[in-house]
Amino acid sequence: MGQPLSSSGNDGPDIRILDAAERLFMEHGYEATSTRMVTRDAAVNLAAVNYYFGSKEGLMQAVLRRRLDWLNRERLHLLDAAETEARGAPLKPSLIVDYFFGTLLRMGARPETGGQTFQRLLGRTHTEPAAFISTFLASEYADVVNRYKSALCRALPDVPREEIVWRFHFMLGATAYAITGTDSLQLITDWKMEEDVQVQAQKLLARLMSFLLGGLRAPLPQSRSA
Amino acid sequence: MGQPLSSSGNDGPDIRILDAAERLFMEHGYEATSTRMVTRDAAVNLAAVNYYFGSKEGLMQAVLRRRLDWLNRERLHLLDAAETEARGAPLKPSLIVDYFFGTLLRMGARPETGGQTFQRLLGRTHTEPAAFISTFLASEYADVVNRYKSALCRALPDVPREEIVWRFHFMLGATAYAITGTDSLQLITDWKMEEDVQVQAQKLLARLMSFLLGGLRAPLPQSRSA
DNA sequence: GTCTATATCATGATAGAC
DNA sequence: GTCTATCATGATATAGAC
Repeated sequence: MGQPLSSSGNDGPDIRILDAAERLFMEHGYEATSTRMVTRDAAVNLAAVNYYFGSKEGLMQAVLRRRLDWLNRERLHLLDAAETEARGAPLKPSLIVDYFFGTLLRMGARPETGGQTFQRLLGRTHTEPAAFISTFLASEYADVVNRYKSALCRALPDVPREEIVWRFHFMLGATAYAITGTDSLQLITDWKMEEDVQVQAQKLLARLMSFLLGGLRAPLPQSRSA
Repeated sequence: MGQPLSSSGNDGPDIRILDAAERLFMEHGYEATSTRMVTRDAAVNLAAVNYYFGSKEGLMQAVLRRRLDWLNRERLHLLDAAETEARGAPLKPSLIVDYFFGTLLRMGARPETGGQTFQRLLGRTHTEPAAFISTFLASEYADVVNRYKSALCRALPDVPREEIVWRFHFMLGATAYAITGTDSLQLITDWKMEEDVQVQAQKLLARLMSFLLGGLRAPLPQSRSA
């Protein structure tokens, strides 16, 4: 059952609910968003969320799944193709990082994949405390994360696997902050308003890639015990 | 009105409320934590939160302020002392990064400053959607962030200020993920249980510092337009 | 200062008409 | 499939006794 990706004008009630929920969960978080807000914004009846998605939790999972299935399939395709072409030779770290994190950032410039709304939602969702969200994300990411960890280990044979795992974690955090737009510390004050979204996204991608690769390839910390 | 930092055994009701709220906000987030849960865990009456802190929002602000005031004062003291000793010469980037992010990580090993509980709460709080939290954080961080941005600009004169600001943002994200312990993707599966908290914190600090400095000093992205 | 009791409201979910 | 009406619950906050 392929989930539709577009939301082009006049869609069915379920799609309108997904679109409204995506936006509201992004803006207010899962807990602070009520099903009443969702049904009101989607212009459907109050009972529609439970009819189509069973519960508020089911709605949240459907919102995430619609985009994550596509994103992680894309990530796997890119890695598969590159590894096939390399015939067993390790890939360049910059390529691996671009496939995983660049694919996510490029989603933001494409409205048919959720655009910035889903980007920001995802950045926030990784730190949502609700247990069912962690469980759901873990299952959605299990395959792709294992594949990418292995690819990075082959690409950087001098870096211990434990270090790779941590640096992957750090890269994820930096990326989450980069796309969430949650700048509660008002660090980013000099937005250029004249630039369009495409240009901003491209510059952000270049900036983030430099940072991530710098961190990934940094000298190993001198360990006092191990 | 100096806020007490310790919670050593038999404290007043307000301190017990702060301790319980810190733990519950960390575990469930702001929205999913009710004042009933707080008062029950603190073993005080249901009306006590409103009596001592005015509202649930007031409680959240008090929880954050108790630790952030101390943390940011410490950060400013360290930077002041180093800049005074340097007599106008730029500081080493590693020193600046350690003062800002290392001070936070070292809090985790000290129970009297909230220990890991506050660390994780703070990592999550940066992405809380509630507007009053963003506003509060912005005011708490305004001074210290400006001072550290300027110090980094002097330390890295070849890096444009705009780039410094973004990389500061990325470092914050990586650090937030490092301390939140929210590993919804189950990347970090190989926790060494035999090691104590002190050793783990020290290793994490060394790992994070390598990553942050690598990202901070990475080659600049080639910009196509600017 | 501290507590009990309660006011007021919004929530998630469902039953059952059409 | 879609809607109205409503239930049961739990939320924040406060009034007023002690």
